[in-house]
Amino acid sequence: MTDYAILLKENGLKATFQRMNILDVVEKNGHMSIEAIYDEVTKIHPSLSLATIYKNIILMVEKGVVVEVPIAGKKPKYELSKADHIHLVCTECGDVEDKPCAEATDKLFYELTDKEHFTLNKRQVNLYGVCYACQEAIAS
Amino acid sequence: MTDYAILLKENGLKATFQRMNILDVVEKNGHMSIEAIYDEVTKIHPSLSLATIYKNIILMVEKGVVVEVPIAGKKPKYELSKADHIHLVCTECGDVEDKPCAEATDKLFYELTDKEHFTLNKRQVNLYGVCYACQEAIAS
DNA sequence: GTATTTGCAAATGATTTGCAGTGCT
DNA sequence: AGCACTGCAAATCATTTGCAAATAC
Repeated sequence: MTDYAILLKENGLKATFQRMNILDVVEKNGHMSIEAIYDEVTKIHPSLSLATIYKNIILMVEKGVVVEVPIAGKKPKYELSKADHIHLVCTECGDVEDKPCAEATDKLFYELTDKEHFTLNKRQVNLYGVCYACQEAIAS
Repeated sequence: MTDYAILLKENGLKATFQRMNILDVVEKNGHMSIEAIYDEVTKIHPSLSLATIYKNIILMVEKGVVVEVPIAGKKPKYELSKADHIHLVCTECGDVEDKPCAEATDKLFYELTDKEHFTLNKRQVNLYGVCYACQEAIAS
């Protein structure tokens, strides 16, 4: 298990029980909405308030510990910061899966932004479609 | 000027004054939030209500006339449907610029989704950074 | 003429805020 | 000890809804 206390302190945040629980469920579940985080976290710590989730997600996004994944037509989800990757978003079940970025894609993006005099900070690639499980379910 | 009446009817929607005005300002301004559309549209048609904008944007997104562009940390913007392209999002001024998709990128995406047994429907590539104008402004 | 759409105002839902008490360091 | 953080409840803001009047076809 990642040491969330260190991760938080490195980013100038106090290592509270609440924050570590939030990070823990987000890491375990991958991509979660605020509501989903709340539902999970309150299983372990029932008195943790929704306001605390909001405050901390906002703070941890600012500090770069957590990343927002905006999704067309839905509420945003959140994930732990990690190496750049692509999101496969299933439009049927709403699930999000990570795929590593192809190296060639990286190169293209850097060339593009260079040509445009645009300083690239962050990229966010979402591919929307139907996942294998949902294709099976539909076919039957 | 595009004939919005035809575009609407082709998609099974009545060509109301309100809808044509919404499409007109969205086309002219590129990428707009609901509020921005409202502000622009009411300059010409002051009694057009915010509820009508919401209802119509939702409807036109469903029908594929308009596309939602979700943006990290902000409200979504909307644009007219057109060929796939990349969004350069300026984190300073919030402006969004379109760039054509590199052909090589297309290929990569199709290969990737093929390999993953994932039926690709739509893609959405946002690159976040600082636009040329804002870089100049910061430097000075 | 009929079904859809509009605009208003009210209802809902999500997010934010203020503050007194609590906990990290 | 001191400042940051939490939880609650209230406040705010965004979005949706219901309905009578207006409009497209």
